[in-house]
Amino acid sequence: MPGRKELQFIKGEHDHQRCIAEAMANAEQVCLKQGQRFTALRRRVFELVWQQHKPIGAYDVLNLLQKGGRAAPPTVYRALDFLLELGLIHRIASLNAYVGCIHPTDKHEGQFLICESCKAFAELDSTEITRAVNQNAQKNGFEIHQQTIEIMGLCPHCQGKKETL
Amino acid sequence: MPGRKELQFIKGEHDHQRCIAEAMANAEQVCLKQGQRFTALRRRVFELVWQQHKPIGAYDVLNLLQKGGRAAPPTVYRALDFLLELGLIHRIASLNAYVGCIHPTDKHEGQFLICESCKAFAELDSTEITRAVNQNAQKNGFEIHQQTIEIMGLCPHCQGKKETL
DNA sequence: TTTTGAAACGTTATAATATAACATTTAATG
DNA sequence: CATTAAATGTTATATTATAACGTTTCAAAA
Repeated sequence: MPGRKELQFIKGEHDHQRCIAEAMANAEQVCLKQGQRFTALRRRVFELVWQQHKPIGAYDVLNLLQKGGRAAPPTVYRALDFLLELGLIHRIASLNAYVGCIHPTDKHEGQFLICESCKAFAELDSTEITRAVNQNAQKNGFEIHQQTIEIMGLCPHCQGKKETL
Repeated sequence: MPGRKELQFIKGEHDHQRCIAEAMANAEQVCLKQGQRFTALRRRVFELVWQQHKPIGAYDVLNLLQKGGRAAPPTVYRALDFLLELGLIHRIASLNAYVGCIHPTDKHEGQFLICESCKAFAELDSTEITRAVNQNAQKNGFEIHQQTIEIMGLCPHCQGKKETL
């Protein structure tokens, strides 16, 4: 997503169709590079996850998917697992939900700011946070394999709203 | 837990009974201070969560609880919610599990290193991590309410084991 | 081009985690 | 002791996720 790596909370104004199209094209490249098949189903699930720029639950994806025909949970979970594996989406453990990855060039794990009110999220890739975490792990002789960093609160927009109420 | 605030991965050798007893006494004080009742059930659940020094699932707590008589899920979840509310235990979102809090003096949210092999965990309270997170939130105009920081990997002990295999 | 084998997907059932709703008991307070 | 709010019991069910096995698809080898 060129021009979006810096940030952050997606504004309402952005060109959503183009945004998804770019993500899709990018995903295509990633799959190609990894020798993985970007099937119609995976494509569709990826699209549904990106659709809202919000964390979406597996069963919500399933419901959307079912509008185009029959589908059962394993279908969705398999597609989600595939996309997770390739780093094309992330799982938000504290919400049991999934989000599209904003910089899926190399496999990585996100750091997230998530708005409790509007559910908008920002995917960080903060060297400061990473360094601080690594430092502490090292101090404890701990070998990091995987990290879950999910910060909940209010995005700038919803802070404003709150004051209005 | 005096002498334990610094760290970290609990060694096998430590005096477990005393450790639990201290946690219990501490919890008692916290409840007293908050004007909350530390009932037999809450006490028992707290004890069960502390028992292993490992993240334990709600249904595992339930099973243990049932050895002393009937119990149903809401019983356990209510006790867990109470203990969470008072900051006496933490929930590990990425494991759907619960751990005893090591410094429950003031309400706070933990930062965890969790061993994928032996499930031992260390609860950090790193100013560096906190600062880095706050910094990034501020940069994005984000107001933090709650944070989930769970680092999975291998503890020192299990790294050793791995090399032996 | 056909064969074939692995990957992807479909389908059914069920496991694991969590909560809603309402009845009953307990225990602090007046 | 009576009252009442908090805690707990109980039943049912919602939500999230996976196991197991059968069928289809599709690319590469023959």
